[in-house]
Amino acid sequence: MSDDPPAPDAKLSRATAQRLSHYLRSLGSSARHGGTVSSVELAHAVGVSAAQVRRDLAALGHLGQRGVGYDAAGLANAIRKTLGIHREWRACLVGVGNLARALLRYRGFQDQGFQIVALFDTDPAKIGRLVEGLVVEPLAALATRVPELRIELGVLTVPSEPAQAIADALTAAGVKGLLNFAPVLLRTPPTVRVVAVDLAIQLEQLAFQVQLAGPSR
Amino acid sequence: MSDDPPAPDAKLSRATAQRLSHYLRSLGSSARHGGTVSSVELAHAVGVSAAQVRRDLAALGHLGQRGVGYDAAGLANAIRKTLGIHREWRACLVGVGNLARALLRYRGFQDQGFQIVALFDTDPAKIGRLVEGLVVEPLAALATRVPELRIELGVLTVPSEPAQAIADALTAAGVKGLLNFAPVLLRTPPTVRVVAVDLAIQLEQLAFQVQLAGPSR
DNA sequence: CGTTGTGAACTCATTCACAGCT
DNA sequence: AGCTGTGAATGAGTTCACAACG
Repeated sequence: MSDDPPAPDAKLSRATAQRLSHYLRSLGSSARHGGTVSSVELAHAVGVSAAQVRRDLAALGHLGQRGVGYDAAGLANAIRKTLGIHREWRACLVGVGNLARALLRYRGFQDQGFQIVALFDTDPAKIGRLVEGLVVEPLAALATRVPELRIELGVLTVPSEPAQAIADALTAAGVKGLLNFAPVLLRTPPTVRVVAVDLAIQLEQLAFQVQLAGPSR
Repeated sequence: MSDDPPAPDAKLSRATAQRLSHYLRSLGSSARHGGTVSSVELAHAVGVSAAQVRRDLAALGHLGQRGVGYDAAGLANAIRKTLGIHREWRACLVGVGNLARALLRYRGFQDQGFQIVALFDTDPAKIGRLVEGLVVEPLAALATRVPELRIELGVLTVPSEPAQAIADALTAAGVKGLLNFAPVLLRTPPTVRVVAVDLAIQLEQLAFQVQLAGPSR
């Protein structure tokens, strides 16, 4: 059910896009002996089959050279372009707790072109404070600051209860996407995309898998 | 590729298991008017189709009553049991940074039966410190403490570089599952399951989706 | 040679639609 | 009447296997 009639020519499934991110990561880290990678190498690095890699990469156009492999730099660029991270994305963070602080310190964001340019919180004790070089602003400032700073993405590191209301405020202020850490399903208009990260659910999945694997083998 | 010959009778796919987690969450929060839920209600709460809900729940046995719906309490129990979270899971946390602190405060863990019973770090400045009621221990203590405290799960909130070595140490110490926040693919024996949460990748996926949705609609 | 790109087969997942129970 | 459970249909995603190419 939900929404997505997967956009005009969106040839990439959700899963494929995720794998592209992984390929990209792996290209960056083992940044290349001869400037070229094979599908087998990438497959091994990311933990999928080589056929899968070739199928995924073929979807981006013909970047491989038969008998040789893929040019690492060219491939990285192509992936970044299709994922839409060849440019900068400006984001704000709502809810300045430990998780927010962890995200601010996390270099993975900066590296991939994500700039966190504003912090918001309701707690009067936090407003005005400097956190990782940014001043914490009141939630009410959202409406004017989001357009002012040309913020496109919002990261919600808030409790469940206020999450929907904050999502609504961000939507009204004009953000186009939300990264939600609160364990609730956010309702947004289809123009505002949501990606959810539910930490408790990940732990539950781990328990599930351990339970399965444990008894048997 | 990878491993899983999906365990003897594992009728649940990864995706189904995830949805079960969501149903469970939704059962808890909107904790019930008449003690009964319909597939339509659950579907709406979680954001999937009603048929999907029925298919998922039918896999757990016949807990629904035709013409009536599912008994909320019974359903929650059944889900907890199949997910393996009807009991307590003891976990340790390696790498005591902001993310670790955020996880420790996160009530979602305690609530679902996950007990974090030990903290480890390499930083001498942190060792011995008290964080959220737990003493930070040196990494070397892992080998003895994990069996001693009957720890089954390890949560890795460490940088990429030491992640694999720490995973190895946890494996050697006897943990059965790892929740990995470092953006690297961990190699473990098939007896040690891994669930990975890569925050940068989630942001990338958001950018991708926004990029798709933006131009068109 | 080695390695990509891809039709075809196949497996897994979701939706449809309705019979069957309460 | 209402709502579940499920066979059958459809769709998505993945692997196979090999032709095409440097």
